[in-house]
Amino acid sequence: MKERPDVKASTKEKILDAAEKLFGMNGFEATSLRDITAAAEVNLAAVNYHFQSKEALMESVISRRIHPVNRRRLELLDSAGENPTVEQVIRAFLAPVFLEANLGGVPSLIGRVLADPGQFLKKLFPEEFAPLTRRFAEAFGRALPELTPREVAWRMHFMIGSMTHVLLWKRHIKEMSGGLVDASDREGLMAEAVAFCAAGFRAPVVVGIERS
Amino acid sequence: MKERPDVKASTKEKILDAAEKLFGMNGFEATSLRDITAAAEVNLAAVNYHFQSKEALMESVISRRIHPVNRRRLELLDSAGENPTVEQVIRAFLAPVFLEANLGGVPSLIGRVLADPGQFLKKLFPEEFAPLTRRFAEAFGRALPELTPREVAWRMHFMIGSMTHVLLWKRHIKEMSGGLVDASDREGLMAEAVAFCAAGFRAPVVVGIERS
DNA sequence: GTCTATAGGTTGATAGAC
DNA sequence: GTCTATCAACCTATAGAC
Repeated sequence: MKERPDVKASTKEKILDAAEKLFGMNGFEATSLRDITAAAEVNLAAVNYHFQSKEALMESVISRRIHPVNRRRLELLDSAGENPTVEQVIRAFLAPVFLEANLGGVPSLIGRVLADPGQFLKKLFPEEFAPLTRRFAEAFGRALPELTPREVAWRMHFMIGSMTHVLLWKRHIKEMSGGLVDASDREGLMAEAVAFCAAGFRAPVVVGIERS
Repeated sequence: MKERPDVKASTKEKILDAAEKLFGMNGFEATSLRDITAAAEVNLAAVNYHFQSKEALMESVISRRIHPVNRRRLELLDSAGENPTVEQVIRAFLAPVFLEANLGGVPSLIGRVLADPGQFLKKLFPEEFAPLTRRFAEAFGRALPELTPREVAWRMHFMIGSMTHVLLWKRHIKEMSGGLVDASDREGLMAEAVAFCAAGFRAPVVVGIERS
């Protein structure tokens, strides 16, 4: 059932895999090193041998996965040509997390990290997300010249929020909606998310305060 | 600086206020009862006298705030008449969290709770959110008859995600966007969120898998 | 109702044998 | 590199004096 690419994974990899799964499921604070080493079937002290601390382990877990995702996003953005449509930009951003298969337990972990503006993102944001955000903001601005940079920024936040929420609730959405919505239907989810966000980005410029 | 409505708050209220602030800032697991009692300037044992446990305290903190918010949402929805527009339904859902002033440290707490499908929501969802969701889904379906219930459910998820993300990142959005975006401009945020979500809800029905 | 004192358990991290 | 054994610090929760 579980994807286990190597028959014999190294201790370090076993720890990373177990930590990824448990951090994603229960969060950082609620997961003890003993939980991790038990799941990885390695010794407790191995964590402090291969990594320095629990925090350093968390950083390793994240950066192992975040970087390929963001690189893939830029790849897809580049492959859409010089003047991509809004849909193409959104697809480039969402596809690596919604469609790509080899992500393991990362989706819920990414969602959890993005949902928790704690210490980790303070470190991770400048080096990993800031350049990505700039690049995509530029692409959105080019596709929708009538939007101000401020509005592009707002709408990117809304798009990221939509994505994050789905990642976090993936396993619960189906029962919550009474079977109506199934997040494991990746293509369906992707199509719905792109439709919603593209229409949102194309919404008329907000000029003042609306009143109901 | 801080809003302190009562000159002399009861010990129980002081605990609730401090817990609300700290749980919202740092999360449940990362906040100890000692942190809370220190901030509230009460004795450690008072927590276990007024509440039974840390978890029961968390539940009290949440239910004290969630219920008025959801009741206000339904009030606003009712006051929009029998056939509200999409914008009016969205406003009814978002205004209590984005616009209303007397929420204290709750926004980040609500965001955190919604972002963490943990034990609390398993208990809170059936009695507090399920009826609300049904009511709003019905209103959206009435305003947009061409959407299937499945699509209404998806788009509500995207809307809730947009809202949650803003709540969680409220304090960080400004510096992250280089001063471009200011979440403390409530009316501006509200207008942008309503515009984005309304357009998203009005997006054409997704019939199949789009291809770039 | 509020305090002190402490029980009873878990945590992250490390020392040192192999 | 991997193990056992353990430390010091922290936690929640409670008992019992006032």
